[in-house]
Amino acid sequence: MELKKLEPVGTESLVDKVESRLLKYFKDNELVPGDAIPKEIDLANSLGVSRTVVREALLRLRTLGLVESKKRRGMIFKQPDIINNFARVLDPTLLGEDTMKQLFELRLILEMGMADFLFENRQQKDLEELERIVAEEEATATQKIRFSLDKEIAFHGKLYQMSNNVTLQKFQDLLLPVFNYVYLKETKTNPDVYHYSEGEFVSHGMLLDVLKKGTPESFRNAMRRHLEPHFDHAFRNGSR
Amino acid sequence: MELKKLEPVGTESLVDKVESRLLKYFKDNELVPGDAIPKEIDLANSLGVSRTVVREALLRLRTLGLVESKKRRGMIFKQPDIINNFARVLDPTLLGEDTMKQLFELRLILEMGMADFLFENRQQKDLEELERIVAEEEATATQKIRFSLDKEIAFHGKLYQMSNNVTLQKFQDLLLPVFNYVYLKETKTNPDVYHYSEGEFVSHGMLLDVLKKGTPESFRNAMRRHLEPHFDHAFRNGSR
DNA sequence: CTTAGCATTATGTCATACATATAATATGAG
DNA sequence: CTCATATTATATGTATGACATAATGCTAAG
Repeated sequence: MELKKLEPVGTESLVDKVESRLLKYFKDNELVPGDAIPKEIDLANSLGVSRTVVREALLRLRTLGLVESKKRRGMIFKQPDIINNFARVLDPTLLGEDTMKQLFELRLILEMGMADFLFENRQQKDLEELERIVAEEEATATQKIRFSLDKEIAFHGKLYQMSNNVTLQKFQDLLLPVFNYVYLKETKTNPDVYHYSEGEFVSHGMLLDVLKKGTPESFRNAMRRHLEPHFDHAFRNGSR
Repeated sequence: MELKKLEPVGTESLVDKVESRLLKYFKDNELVPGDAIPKEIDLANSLGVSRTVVREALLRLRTLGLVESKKRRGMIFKQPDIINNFARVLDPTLLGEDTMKQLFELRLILEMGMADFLFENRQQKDLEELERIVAEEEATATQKIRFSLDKEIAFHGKLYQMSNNVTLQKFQDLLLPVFNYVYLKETKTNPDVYHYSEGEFVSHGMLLDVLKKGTPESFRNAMRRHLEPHFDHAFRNGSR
């Protein structure tokens, strides 16, 4: 006799099931942001579980940013804000060293890769703002050898903004603490000023110049040199 | 008489507060993955709230991947898996068009930006595997003008893998559905074969060749041409 | 020493009651 | 009649207590 294959026993909890059902409900009904969701009691009744379970499932979805709850008004469907989920866990004191390192590498990748979008979207006022940032930086640069971290952030942050990609931009905002952390660690373990290969140093001012008059290709090359110390650091510590 | 500034009323819910307290607890005690967390009842007692509230707070942290719960064993601290949080919400049917578009742009940025890491980490066996993928692709390419989607995924996926950045790699895995979705939409709204500028078409085989013998710089240029249709599409539809 | 069974325990689920905030409606002043 | 204010209804937020369930560790039988 033919035995049926033993189906894996459903090990998922009630809350798990309810969560999937809710997600399916959202998709099937093609909810748009702002649409109301049945109230907890009704859901509990139709699903045949306690309100507790429904609540926990909804709470998960809320944590993921898929629903929003207001007293008396009930719950409404929301477009999940991908990025927001990271915010709470993206804490250098919570993340492992390796994850931090990889996120830092990700930043290098992003800045190298966004050249084309910068050239596509650059506006006169953006370039002017970069100009201001560079000017301020150079005015205060005499006392310190290493550029100050906040000017560094201002310049690169502006670049992300110019990419015109809100998701990317939020992502970068979120990653800032990681950068700071790795950056500080980097300067601490390696306190001596980095020595660029002769004649290869690229400042923010020079980057801006390329952004004005150059091409995506030349900008990438300039950016690569600008980021050289960080790349070297990433490579030196081995890529796992 | 000097009036004290009106302190902003704490609008956060009990669960919010408990969540922050727990996070603070984790950081202060420098928990490492695997460390046990006090049980719900104890937490409820020490914090002076009901078990319900503690549970909801813990549930949020669990949703974020910061803690894991096992029956009888209690809760343990976990290294948050950044990426995993995305998985549930990163569904083309749930995300808005604009977010999708931005994620697709993000892919272009990533592939343009990771050249240096590819050259730093490339291994003979990786190159051989790429070789195999390209060979298979060319063997089946005669019947179709457009390359098949799965070979496309295989090749580019392998590149991500070669970056040796697990976070990046998981990220790409997660974004795959988005790519598929946008890709299909792209070919549907614009069914005619894309016309590369004369003599500029770069195939996977050519990319591989550059990866073997070229430099990060030349690879970026080759990749830029390879991705040209996608870039054009991104630019054509305006960057918001 | 191994194994089967049992007791223990922390999370998972349920039921119920009450608190709280707010949308909707009713009320009153002008 | 219009606008501001008070009332009420309602859905979420919190509390409490009970029981279910599964995994752990102990115990006793083999």
